[in-house]
Amino acid sequence: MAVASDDQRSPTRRRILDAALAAYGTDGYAATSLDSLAEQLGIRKQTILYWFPSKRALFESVIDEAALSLTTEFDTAASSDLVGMDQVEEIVRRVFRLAVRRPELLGLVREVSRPGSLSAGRLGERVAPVFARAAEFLEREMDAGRFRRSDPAMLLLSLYSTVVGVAGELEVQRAIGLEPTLRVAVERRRELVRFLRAALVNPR
Amino acid sequence: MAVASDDQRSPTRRRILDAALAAYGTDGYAATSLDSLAEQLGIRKQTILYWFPSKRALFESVIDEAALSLTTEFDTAASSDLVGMDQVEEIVRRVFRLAVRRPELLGLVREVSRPGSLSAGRLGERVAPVFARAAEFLEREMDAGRFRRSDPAMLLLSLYSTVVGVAGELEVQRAIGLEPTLRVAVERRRELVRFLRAALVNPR
DNA sequence: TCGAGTCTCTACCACTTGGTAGAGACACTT
DNA sequence: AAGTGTCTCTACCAAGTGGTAGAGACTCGA
Repeated sequence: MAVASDDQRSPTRRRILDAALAAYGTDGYAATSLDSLAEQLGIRKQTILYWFPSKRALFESVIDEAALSLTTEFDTAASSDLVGMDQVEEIVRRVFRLAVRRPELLGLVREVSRPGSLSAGRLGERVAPVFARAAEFLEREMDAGRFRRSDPAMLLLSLYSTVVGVAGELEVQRAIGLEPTLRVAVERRRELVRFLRAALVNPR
Repeated sequence: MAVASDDQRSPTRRRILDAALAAYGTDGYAATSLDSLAEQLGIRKQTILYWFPSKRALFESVIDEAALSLTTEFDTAASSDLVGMDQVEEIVRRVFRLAVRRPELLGLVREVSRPGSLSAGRLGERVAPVFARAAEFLEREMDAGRFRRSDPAMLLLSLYSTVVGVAGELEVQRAIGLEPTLRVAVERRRELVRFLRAALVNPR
């Protein structure tokens, strides 16, 4: 078996992972050098290479870490007994909270889900079960007559794109003329939920 | 005055711009070196630096070029006299065509609209007028009672995210379990339009 | 034929990159 | 006191980075 709790292996290791997640999530993998990472942490690059055999290996560890964060975040949301738009709202709330509190995490998702990315698919593989459960949820809601019937996978893709985009596309928001203030963010979330309700809910 | 038609300055210059757009759009700015770009074109790096004073300047020229492509693409779509969902469908069709025929272009948009990107905002500034006209369109439709009333800017953000995401998020599609075939792409577009209709159109 | 641009080349540079080799410091057992 | 891992360090390297200097080849009008 592997190491029981990855976290407790070393505080230095943890700090490296956190800093790398932040850097890869905001500047991207290629633009982040091991030297800059080390300097920012007040350690030597060779210390990083002691804990991770290569830059690439560090990247993959970061991805695995992020995948764990994301899956636990949304698994606990899904394990609540909410149904219909209440469940959707709960998810939206969590994505927005993530966008505010851990923007690097959504940044990493963006970096990794770019076609042609190194380690493309690694995050996807790990997150796929969450998507599968989400699709099942949509299908259940359709069977119950609460949601309009359509292809669950494609509907999920639309929902994912809309929610993640509205939560995270800061530059686009600026180009459209929306200020990036907290107040506007709340408005944005409310508007988004209304949008989703119209798109999803079966008219009586 | 500046040069009348940028295109005709030199075939070499054009080739460099095209190759750079493709490379920056798929691999990203940082991951693309002038040397690799030159090798791929069968020329020397110094030839690139003759036409563009620096790598950064080349990037900005590429952005301006892309902005021109995008604005003309959507301005001609908007200048048609279509209204309501017909207009929306026309736009969706164009985005999907772009995703198939010039994926690097959407890739560049993605690269540039990432928070913390170099030259962040440059593309945004150039595309902002298109967004403004789109928001006006939405407002007109609301006034005419065809579209559900809501904040046009926020609605536009939702629409942008949904359309661009569904058209371009290949890795996410894979994680969800959608094959990236042409047939499925057509299905995806049809499903997307249904989704948007439900979200937008005012119930009678 | 003679410049004068235009265009691409060779040669080179200082700097940064990811990665290797190996020593020293430290805690903990024996 | 001696050894044994664990952890971080200094020193170094080959390859690649963006960029400069300047020469040579080409076309074209005078």
